[in-house]
Amino acid sequence: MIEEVKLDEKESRLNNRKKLRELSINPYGYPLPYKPNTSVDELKLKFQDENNFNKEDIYILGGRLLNIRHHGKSIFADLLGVNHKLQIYLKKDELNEKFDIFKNYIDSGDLILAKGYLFRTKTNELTLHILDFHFLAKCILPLPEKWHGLKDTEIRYRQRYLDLFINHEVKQNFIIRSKIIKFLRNYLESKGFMEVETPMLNIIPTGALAKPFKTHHNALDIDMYLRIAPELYLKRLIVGNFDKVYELGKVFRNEGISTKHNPEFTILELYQAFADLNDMITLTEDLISSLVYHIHNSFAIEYQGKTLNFNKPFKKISFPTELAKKGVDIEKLRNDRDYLEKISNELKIPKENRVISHVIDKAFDELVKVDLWEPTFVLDYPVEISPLAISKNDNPLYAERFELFVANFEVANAFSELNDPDEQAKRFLEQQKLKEKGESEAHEYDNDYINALSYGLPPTGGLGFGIDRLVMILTNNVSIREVILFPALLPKK
RNA sequence: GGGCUGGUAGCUCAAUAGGUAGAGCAUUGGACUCUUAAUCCAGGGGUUGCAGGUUCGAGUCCUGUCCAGCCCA
Repeated sequence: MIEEVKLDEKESRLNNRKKLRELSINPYGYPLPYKPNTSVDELKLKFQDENNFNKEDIYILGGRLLNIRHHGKSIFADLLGVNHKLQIYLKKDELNEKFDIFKNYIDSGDLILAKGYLFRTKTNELTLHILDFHFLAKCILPLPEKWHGLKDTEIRYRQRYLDLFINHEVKQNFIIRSKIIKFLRNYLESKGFMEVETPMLNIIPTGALAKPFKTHHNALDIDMYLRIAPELYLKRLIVGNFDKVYELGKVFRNEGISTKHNPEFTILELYQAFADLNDMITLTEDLISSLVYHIHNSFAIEYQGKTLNFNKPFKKISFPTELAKKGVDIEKLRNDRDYLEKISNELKIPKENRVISHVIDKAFDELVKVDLWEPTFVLDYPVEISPLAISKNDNPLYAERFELFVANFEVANAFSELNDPDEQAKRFLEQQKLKEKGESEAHEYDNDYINALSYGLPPTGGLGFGIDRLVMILTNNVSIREVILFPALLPKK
């Protein structure tokens, strides 16, 4: 009497792989007996309304098998493409031994090359009638549940590859992300901007108010920093006589991880010589609204159950005016220490952070930002938090700067770039003073940048976008982790 | 950094008041040549995140710890 061997799922899959090898079939594909001449998605699109098929038209396509349905002497299964799946159909009386190989040794998740002709089943499902197939790769690990999918967020992020092919809708976020990035590049190229790459490894981290990641160059034996922004390098290029440049890439900020912050994220920065803040407003409105239309075929979209309208022009408000409406007087914060303490108490700002720049920033976030739903330009930023922007002609305490807010997110930041080297040097020194007073996110002094400005930077408009947040808004996601393929997580022990 | 919630079979989830840890899907064996969450029959599968503690007895209570999610700083 033969004792029945009970195999668990992984053992069974490994056993099937072993059996294939015993039959001299390579479970991993090489060499390919024939190449694909189409794809699941191509066939699905091409034949979505077609009902007449020619058996002479032979299609060869690769894909992952899911949901295999055995019916004795016939088998149905789904072949997974990028956006679609295609049903395949096998009959024993046509495939003979190959049918048995499929029946006995194929597991869900396996990758195969399928060859056959198209027909429609009586339930009208477009189906590939299989004449031959070839193994491409064996899936030796069990798959998540076919109906409920993979819900565990930890596994979804750590093993994104599983998330992508099990939870079909997840892929859409990343397809849209790619479309957005492609659109931005096309848009800027069409306006005469040139894409450049500047260093990610910096001697001094500059261009933003943020904490950097520190690293070390061994051969030079110096500390270096991952960039927190490409800004100062891009403006050096304008000094170098380029007139329209942009960079699209990662920046790194050593801050908390949350649904809205990933330590590395994607930024778009552009600089246009002989332009100013108003040109950046016009560009931003046009760029964002055409992007929204490109993705959604409408200027109005839904985000978290509420409407966002991207019709030009966007709403414009003034930073000090809005804060004044909420009872915070920036002038008084600058000149009256008791008042600053009072506001700090109201905002629960810790003692060590009670610096003018921090209090202004915090007050805006707490009191104004929370109400900014529709696309809104906030103008007239205080100089204390705008060390790289030119001052307004009529009031040097405020900068020619805007931030664009959408759905309570800051999505863009722009200024008329400060191009007076003496004034820039003074601003850097003021930032050092703030740092001494306890502002941990003050701008570093960059001597070489002052040197560059000393050769003459023409009046320049600069603009930066947070790409991840833009993608979140356009894909209706509240967590940045849903739009970053491999978000930062702590290592699993 | 703080608070709250969670972690149980490959996956999705149960488990009354502290009393033998269950189901569906997946998987294994069998039947089935138009199914699509296929169906029908029969099985196997667990160190309940980890380390301690209380108890005759812990998935459940306590302490610590790790990871995740949400909120706050």
